Order: sequence, then C-alpha cells, then structure tokens
Amino acid sequence: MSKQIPTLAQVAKIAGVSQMTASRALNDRPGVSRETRDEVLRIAADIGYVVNRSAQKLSGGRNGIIGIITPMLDNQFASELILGVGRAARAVGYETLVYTVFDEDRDAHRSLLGLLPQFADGVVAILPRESAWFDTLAAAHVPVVLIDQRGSLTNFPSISVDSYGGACLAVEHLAELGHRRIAFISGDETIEGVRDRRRAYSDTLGRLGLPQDPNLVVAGDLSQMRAFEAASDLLCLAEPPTAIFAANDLSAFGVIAAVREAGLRVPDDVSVIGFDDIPMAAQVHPALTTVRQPFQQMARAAVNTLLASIAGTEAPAARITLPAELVVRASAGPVSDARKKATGRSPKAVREVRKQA
Amino acid sequence: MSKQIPTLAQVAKIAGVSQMTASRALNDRPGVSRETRDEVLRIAADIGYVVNRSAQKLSGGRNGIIGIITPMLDNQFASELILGVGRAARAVGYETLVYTVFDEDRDAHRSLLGLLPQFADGVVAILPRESAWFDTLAAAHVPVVLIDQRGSLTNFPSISVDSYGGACLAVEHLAELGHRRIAFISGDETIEGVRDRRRAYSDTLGRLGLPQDPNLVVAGDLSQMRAFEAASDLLCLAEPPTAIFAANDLSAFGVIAAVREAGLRVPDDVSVIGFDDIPMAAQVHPALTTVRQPFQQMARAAVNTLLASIAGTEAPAARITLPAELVVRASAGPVSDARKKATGRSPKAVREVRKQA
DNA sequence: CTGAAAGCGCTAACAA
DNA sequence: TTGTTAGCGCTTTCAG
Repeated sequence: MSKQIPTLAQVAKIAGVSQMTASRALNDRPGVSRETRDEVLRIAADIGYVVNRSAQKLSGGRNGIIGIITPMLDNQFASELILGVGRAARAVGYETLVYTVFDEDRDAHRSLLGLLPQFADGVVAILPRESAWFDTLAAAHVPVVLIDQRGSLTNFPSISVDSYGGACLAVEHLAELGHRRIAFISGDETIEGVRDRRRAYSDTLGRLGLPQDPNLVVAGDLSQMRAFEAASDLLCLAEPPTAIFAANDLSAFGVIAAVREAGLRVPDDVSVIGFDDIPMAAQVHPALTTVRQPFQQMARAAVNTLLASIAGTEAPAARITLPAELVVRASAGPVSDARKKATGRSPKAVREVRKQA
Repeated sequence: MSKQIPTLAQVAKIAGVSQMTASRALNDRPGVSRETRDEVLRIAADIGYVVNRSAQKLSGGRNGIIGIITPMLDNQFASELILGVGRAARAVGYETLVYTVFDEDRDAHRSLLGLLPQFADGVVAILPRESAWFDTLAAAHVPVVLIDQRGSLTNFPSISVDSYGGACLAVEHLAELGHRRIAFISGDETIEGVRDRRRAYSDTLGRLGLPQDPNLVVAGDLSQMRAFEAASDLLCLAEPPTAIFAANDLSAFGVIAAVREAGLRVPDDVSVIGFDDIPMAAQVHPALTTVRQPFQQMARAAVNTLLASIAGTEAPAARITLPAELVVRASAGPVSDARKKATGRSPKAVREVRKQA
C-alpha cells in the first residue's frame, strides 16, 4: 500500500507549482498566496508528505531539531532535564534528539562532532564536569547552551542553578530545627555545583556559629550505595550527627537506609535533607525534604537561549542562574535528644551489627 | 583557529586523489591500494575530517547510526535498555541517537516518521504498549526491531523477555520459603509483559495448590507511590499476606516503604520480591530479591537482529525470547509466624496510624 | 585499482 | 507572487 516516501518534488508536481513555492508554503515563509499555500498544504497532508530533515540540513537551512548531549542517562538528574528540554522544544515547534556520550570513549570527540551538530540547529549540553568536549563542541560551529555548568572556562551561554544558595537554605533549615551537629555527605567534586554545596555547608555553619567538625564531612560519590556507607560511618562516631545533609537525593536515600540499618529513625533520631528533588523524593517514605532544582525552568531557559542563539547572529554569552528552592517534607524534623537517647544504640553496638551483615 | 569543517573533497584534494578513492578508503571498501588508503586515512585524521552523516544518508547509503525510539526516558527500564543498545551498537561501530515520543503528542506519528528513519539505518523501538506507532514505523521503510513486545500484532522482529517464566520463579521462591498467602501488585496491564506476570502468579499459585484470594491481587501502575498505597491496603486486610510480589522493582520499593510504615519489617514480617533488577535494586536496603531482565542481552540481541535486517534484504521476522533470572537477595525470607505475631499490629491499629499521617 | 558523472531532497540566491 | 539555477557532502553508477 505505502509506495515510496513522498518528496517535495511530488507535492510540487501534484500541486502544479515549483518546488520552491511548495517549500515556501510548507515552511510558512512569505511569498506565497493564500490559495496556493492552502492547496500545497492540503496535498502534502493528503499524500503524507514529511520533510526530509537530512536534506533540509544539508542544503544549509534549519531543520527544526535541537540536539541534547548528555553523559549516560542513568541518572535522574539528566533524565529530568532531557524530558524538560524535550517538552520546551516541542512547545515551540522543535524536535529533540538525544546523544549519549560514554565516558569510556576515547574518541568520543569525533563522534560528537560528527553527530548532533550535523543533524541539529543547536545543541543543549548537559555536561556537569569540566569537560574536554567543550573544545570539540566549539569546533563544531553550532549554537550551544550548557546546563548546570558555570561555564567559567567556556564562552558558551549557560544555565545553572544557585547550588550555593540552595544548600544554604538546607543547612539553615536544619539549624532552625535545632540541630547543631550537622553532617555533610559530599559528591564528585569535579562538578562545580557539588563543590558549591560543600562551600555553602561550611560557610553557613560558620555564619550561624555552629561547630565545624571535620569528621562530619565525608566523601560520597552521589550514589546511594556510597552514601549508605558514608552515613553508616557517621553514625558510628563517638558523637554522631543529629542531621545529615546529602549532596543529592540519591545519596539521601542511602543515608536514610543507613539510619534505619543502625536501628534509628528518620526524622525522629536523625534528620536528612537531599538535593535535586527528583520525582522519587516525593514518593519515598518518609518523603524527602530536599532542595529543588527547577528542572522545567532550566529546560525552558536553555531552549529559549538556544533559539535566540540560532536566530541571532551572535548571542551574547548569557549566564543564567536560577534559584533553588527548599522543599520541606518529612525527612527533617526538630532535634529531640530525649527520643534519641531512648532509641539509639551505642556506636560500638551499631558497628557490630553492621559487621555481621 | 578552527576554520571550516573539513569535507571529503578537501581530503581528496590534499591526498591528490578523487573523492571516490578517498571515500572508499575511509569506509574501508575494497578497490584501494594499501598505500593510497593509508595516505588518505592519515590526511583525514590530520585535518580532523569527520564524515557528514546527513550527506551520507541523503546520498542513499548507510550512515552508521541506529535510532532508538522510546516513550519518556524517566523509567529505569528504558534507561537500561538505551544504555545497553548504545554500548552494543558502539561495539560494532555504530552510533545511536535517541528519540523520545511523548504520549501527549497528537501528531507524534509525523514527527516519528520524519526523524529517526531519516537519520538512521535502522531503529530499535522500546514500545511496551500495543501502539499505533507500529503502523507509522512500518510506513517509514526502515529496518525495525522491537524490544519487550511480543509483536503479535506486527511483523517486526522482536526481542522480549520471558516474563511469565520469571514471575513463576518468583512465586515458587516465595512458596519454597514457606509463604502461603502471597499477594501480587499488578501494573499497567496494557503491557503484555505485565499481563504475563499476573498470569504466572495465578497459575503458579494454582499449580502449587496455594490459596487464591482475590483480595490479594491489587492494582498498581508500576509506580512507587501507587504500590505504597496498594501494599498499605493489603496490610490492612483481616488476614494480611506474608509475602508480596510486585510487578516491577519500583513498585517493590513502594511496598517496602509501606511495610515499614505499618510498623513491620522486611523480610522478617513481610517478604517482598520485585521484577526488573534495575541497578538500584542492589543498592537499597534490604537489597531487593527480584527477577532480572537481561538488559544487556536484550540490547545485544536487538542490535544484532537489526544489523542483520539492515544487511540482508528481508530478514525473517525473528522473535527472540530471553529467559529471566531470579536474583535472590535480602528482601524475601522464610515465613516466621512467631516473629510476625510479636511485631505485628492489628489491622485496625495499622489503619489508624496511617490515617493520622 | 581509480576516476568522472549524476543525483539523493532540499533550500539559498537570484531572476522574472 | 512565482520560477530557475545552483549546490550542500556524499555515494552510487559506470568508465577507464
């Protein structure tokens, strides 16, 4: 039944006009009479014509595609952003294509150069790390917008979140709840936003006159597993924290698991705050108090900036920073020494339990 | 510094050969002397030549790209598969591009037709639901392989997992542990694999002579939240189950949360088994006993089948079904009435606690 | 083994 | 308002 894929030439022929006229009509460009335009559109719809984006691109024009470059999509953070960019793009008539770069790739640069930039009018790059890909992207001669990267090393416009401010809110919240021994589980510090969170933690503690115990800052890697271990160690301290601030939600989940493993409860014995507000944060129990990254806003801002950059000759390298917001749910509560003493085990007992497992 | 993007013509000119010779050399085709080939390759690498895939595709050839079509990437299932296909493709010299279809789209069909098929040599479709997109895909005249879809309604080759067999393993495992009241939290039953799990649950119960209580089968939607509610209801039954089998891991997480919310423990009071074995399953506490979908194998099979389909004229519509495997971890244990009685609360008490929250 | 010609489907740039 | 010409970068013919 379906013969060939219809081409512009066919549409034009049937409509009895030139390819250019048909092209103009289909792309909503000026220079076509209403009647002709309608006729062309009707015929196109009729025979199921769909523009060939490769040809469109090759011939030097725009093709209505935004490329998204991201490392591994197995983290919720990137997923949310991809979803958001997809929606935002669609809202303005653009399609999106996602290209995943694998860290393992030695010659990823070539692939990168050879893919999205050739297919898309512009690229949204979700590259949290200081990356060598920036140079590659720059060489591709395609408008680029970075997400979650201060871009201090590049000239690309970028969209980022005020991690520092958000983290301050988290620590302040805990302080207001009466916590004085607040721990921090850090993450991969090659990510600027993560470094900011750590700085904010220290600065806020200092500003509020709370004790800064080096033992309360432990290294994580943004994974649930690692946070579990880190939190377990924290709870084994002679003087364990009453609250733990994790560098991301996944880590916070690990912390909660560790607290439970130790026979303690959240938030009764230990308060926990995360960072990101991935969808699951609201669905776990107890619902996670966390700092929200405004994914939708970021995505919209990225798309808008990119579109401007595509349209204009040279967009000024804007650096947009969006505020993060504290979302108070159930995982952080007032400190309660009484309850804590009643339920808690001694550090040694806790350690023994863990060893046996 | 970076001038223009180098083209094949430039490479050819510098090498002092024709475009065709350069093309042949770069694509590893026969008909070029070793010396010439090496020289061309050297020059190409030298000036940083990268083939333009749009042009490649447009001119009627392959372009070494596999497209992946998936609905929303916010579920771990798809993420794993995307990752797997990406790796498998890369291993054989292909790149991948991901296109996300949004359910909301009314005219997604046109977009679909207009995107991946135009850019890629073939398409891997991760479309768990019986979908109208199949027709669209068929009209695109591109090799397609389906993942996780029996494909009963289509002629596309497909890769799927033996959900039925996997679910049987889960139920049998629980039975071996001594459980007799085993509940099932279902999912979106428009997904064939999910329907299979439910059938397997019933059949196995029947086969083993265990009681089939309709109250023990509750509707979920594969989300953590919904499973939490469903499991809470189950625990409020006059005669609650001692084990709960969830249609996917996310649901299982919700179940575990619900069990804890009810003041019970996993697996001491209630055993829980999931389905999928997403990475997080191994990282939560207690580590989830679950049925593993062989994502890597599925991905590899899909890529291989697709490649065959691209190479050969008409590949026979193969239907590959991979076995699922039970992964025994910590969330399911032997039934223990004694302990259960000691810790459990009465159904009414549980319900009251929930109401107050 | 190598090269010249033609064209994939489309859109800029020019005419008319 | 419309049509014509050229060409994007590559690969398929088909000749040498």
